[in-house]
Amino acid sequence: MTGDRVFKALADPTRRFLLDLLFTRDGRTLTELESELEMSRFGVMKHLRVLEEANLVVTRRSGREKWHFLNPVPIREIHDRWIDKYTEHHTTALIELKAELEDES
Amino acid sequence: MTGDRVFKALADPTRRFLLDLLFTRDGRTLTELESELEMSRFGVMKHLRVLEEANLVVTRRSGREKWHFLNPVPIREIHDRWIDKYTEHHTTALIELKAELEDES
DNA sequence: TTGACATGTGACCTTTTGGTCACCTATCGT
DNA sequence: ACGATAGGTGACCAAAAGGTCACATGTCAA
Repeated sequence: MTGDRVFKALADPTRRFLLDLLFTRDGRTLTELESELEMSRFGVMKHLRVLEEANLVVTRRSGREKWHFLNPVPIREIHDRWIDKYTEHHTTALIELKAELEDES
Repeated sequence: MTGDRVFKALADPTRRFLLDLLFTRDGRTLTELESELEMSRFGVMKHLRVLEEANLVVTRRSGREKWHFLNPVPIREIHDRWIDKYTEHHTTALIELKAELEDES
């Protein structure tokens, strides 16, 4: 269920950028997403397909257009796999500490 | 800083299994981790190196042994990249949307 | 109904990645 | 000091992934 595919999908920077685009504004067509990238339409389509098979993106067809939406559920499942709820607070504290240190430098 | 490497590191099932091992019991040497896998020592070492460069695993040397520890911070950062804490409840709405779309087709 | 538009498929090539091996260095116990 | 143990490097090969193209289907709008 939560298999390989999610992690493979996240492994590519172009696909992560596509997720970023949908995160800032959700619900976009292929051609619109393509216009934000240097890549050919076919490359973008291939990436979107990988994201969809990983269930990181869900789609809806409307006429000749296909709309893409970000689905954050698999991301949440990754989090839950290696972050114990008892130590979660500690992890958050570590991130905040890191942010502080980076601000100082 | 939190670049490519974390996602590339997570893309391989063997490396995820190594993280799982460290999640159940943290702090292990290469030889101990190797004994849990079918792979040769060199393969495991290569994977551990990738995890270490991704900062998902931190290490400490003690004599001729090298101890490996799980670092959950990068995982937490992945979560925070695409899951907005203020709109986290929208996740449920998306799941419902997906169900609707599947009913339509 | 005709042409422009939005998306889809399969073949193809190049680059990256996973895995093993021969060989090497350093440390422990006796 | 010595063998045994723990870890490390570079080369090498097979498999997988990224990207583009020729070609194809379905949909809108005048």
